[in-house]
Amino acid sequence: MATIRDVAKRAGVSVTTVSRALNGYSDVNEKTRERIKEIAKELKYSPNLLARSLVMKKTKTIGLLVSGLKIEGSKDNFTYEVLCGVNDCAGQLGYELVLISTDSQKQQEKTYKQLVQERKVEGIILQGIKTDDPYLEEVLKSDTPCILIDIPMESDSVGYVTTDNREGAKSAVTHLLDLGHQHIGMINGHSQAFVSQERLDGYQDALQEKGITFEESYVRNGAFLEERAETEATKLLQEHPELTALFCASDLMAMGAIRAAKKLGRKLPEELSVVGFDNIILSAYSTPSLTTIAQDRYQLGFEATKLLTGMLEGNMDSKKKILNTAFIKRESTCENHT
Amino acid sequence: MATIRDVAKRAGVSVTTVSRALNGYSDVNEKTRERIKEIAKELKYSPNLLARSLVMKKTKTIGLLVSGLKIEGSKDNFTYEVLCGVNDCAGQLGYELVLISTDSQKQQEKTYKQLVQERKVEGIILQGIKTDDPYLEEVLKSDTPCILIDIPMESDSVGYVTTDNREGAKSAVTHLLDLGHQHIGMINGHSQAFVSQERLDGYQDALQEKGITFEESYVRNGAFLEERAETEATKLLQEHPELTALFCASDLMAMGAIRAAKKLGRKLPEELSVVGFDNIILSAYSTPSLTTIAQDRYQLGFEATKLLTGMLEGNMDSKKKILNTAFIKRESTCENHT
DNA sequence: ACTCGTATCCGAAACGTTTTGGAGGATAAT
DNA sequence: ATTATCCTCCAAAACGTTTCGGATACGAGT
Repeated sequence: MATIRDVAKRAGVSVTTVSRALNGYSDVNEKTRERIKEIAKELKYSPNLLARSLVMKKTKTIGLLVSGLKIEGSKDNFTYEVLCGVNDCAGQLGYELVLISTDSQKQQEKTYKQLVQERKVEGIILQGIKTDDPYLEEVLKSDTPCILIDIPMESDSVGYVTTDNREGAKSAVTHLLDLGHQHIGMINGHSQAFVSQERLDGYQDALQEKGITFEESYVRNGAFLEERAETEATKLLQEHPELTALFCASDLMAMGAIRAAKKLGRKLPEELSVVGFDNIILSAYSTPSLTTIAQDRYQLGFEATKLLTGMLEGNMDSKKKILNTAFIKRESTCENHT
Repeated sequence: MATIRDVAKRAGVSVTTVSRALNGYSDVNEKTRERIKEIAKELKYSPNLLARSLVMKKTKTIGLLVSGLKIEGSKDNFTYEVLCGVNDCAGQLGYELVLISTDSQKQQEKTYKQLVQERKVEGIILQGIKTDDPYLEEVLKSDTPCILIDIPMESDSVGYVTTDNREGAKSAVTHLLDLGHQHIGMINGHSQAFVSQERLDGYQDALQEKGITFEESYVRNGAFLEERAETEATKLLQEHPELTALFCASDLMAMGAIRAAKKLGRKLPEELSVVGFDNIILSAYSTPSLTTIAQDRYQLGFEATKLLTGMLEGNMDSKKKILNTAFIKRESTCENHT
């Protein structure tokens, strides 16, 4: 591995000149710059990024910290698609990406601050972290730039990117109302996610707009889990036979709800309309296919990275970004026939 | 950020002593070691890994190089699950993980060697690379340790981990034969993947064992793509009405094949049995659910990392690992009724 | 008294860069 | 002739570690 010294020696100049030549400084003769470039290529020289980072105190590296990078994530692919977006954007902008995953286990051992400092990331993107996570307040105090995904919190050094969950949920429920459904249940996610509250708000917005009173007992906590949603939906449908439609805060929970309905002998969608949220792959393949609110997870990651690098490079036009949802009509919803 | 010098000054010793104390060398008095540790904690000292790596020439970092980290990967989740396995194993062993993604675009600009050297990874895992990829021969020549996923090639510094595709395919086809199917078509993957050849071999093994002659025209190239598989399956089924079963080299292609069959008016599984390969999430949710050969992608990543770190630390008991498949019976196959 | 071993510590070099603050010479301006 | 201004270049310091080769002191063995 050729070092800068080798190039300098071969070119008969100092290391300073090589450094400045290769980095495009103007105080080096074009003639010698060309010669140095030539020799560098010849020697297959490529600068040692460790040494560079050490002296420059810049690593050109961002971290993606994900809480719970588990195999179960395969079902909704949230993390994977965010990762793709982050990776693409980081690649385009010349940043390296290191993946950091934590769980409550590891959080005992290392504080957020230590993690960030050790890994030598300039900035970090947080994905999958819950609102009661101890890291969260550390993040807000810390002064290393950070972008939160789906957690609308800000400070001097932290911003966020999220989807317009409220509007999305509202359009889902409005769709059901437009189909003539009067009694609409909701399977929500757990309360350790901001999006749960937002989607509940959207649900209520839609009801209110049509002058329908909100029924507390119509909404249950499915914890974003398929099985949990199934049992909750079963109970909900049994306790409230008047329900003709369900809005689920995630497609995965919608899957669970649909299974519950099927087991209860309901015909879908004629006897129960279901709309989900997320537009995961599964929702297009299941039977019936799922009407849902699409959110662009790839874009979420991409924008997060754009925001983060923006902060790192000082162009802080904005520290937050809210993406729109898209309504997707499929087979799981139809007019109310009761 | 406290440096080792700060600790040394505070403790009234040299940096050497601090370094050796913290790193557990024996030539430092236990009393002073304790004192130093105390002070280090007090100052929240944590060593600068850049500096350490620079002098030690060890980064404790491995790279996961994936070719085509694209959103389409959501459908089979192969990369995501491998990633989970790699991440978990790397985390357990104290290695950092950097994600590197390439495409033919980027490969023009940087050679494999440059990539590895610049990113300062000690070893690398390759996922999703095709057999005609120019990087492949570079890998084999290079002397940085590397583990290939699903490419059975070896050299001094490279090993691989894969699944027993041949045996898996054989058991899939044997299952169909046992159900009384005599004419079994195959939708294979493209030839730029080793697994395609292996799965074809397994298909032939099964036929041979039952004394059925192999019919060249029964196997088509679906290129691991759902749509492509659909068109190929359509043609295949039309040209060979005698076929009562299909073996597909991936679940995704099986989805395409099933759609093709449905469009041709075939009842599934009564009029066509289909078995896939992979056991992706979708296969359990589709209608009919898919009989398939499961391969453990998480384990693939985990074992790859174990092998790689083994090589890095000199315990080279083995440089390759072959995982077993598991047969999973679902709804898409049944007895031949013709 | 001399040597030897052992326990404990330290100075300085090394890793490969970037950057600071000039030096030297040539040319232009006064 | 002197000064100022460019244009090129460079030596040395700095980044924060680890490690090599001693150095010092003390007690034991002879």
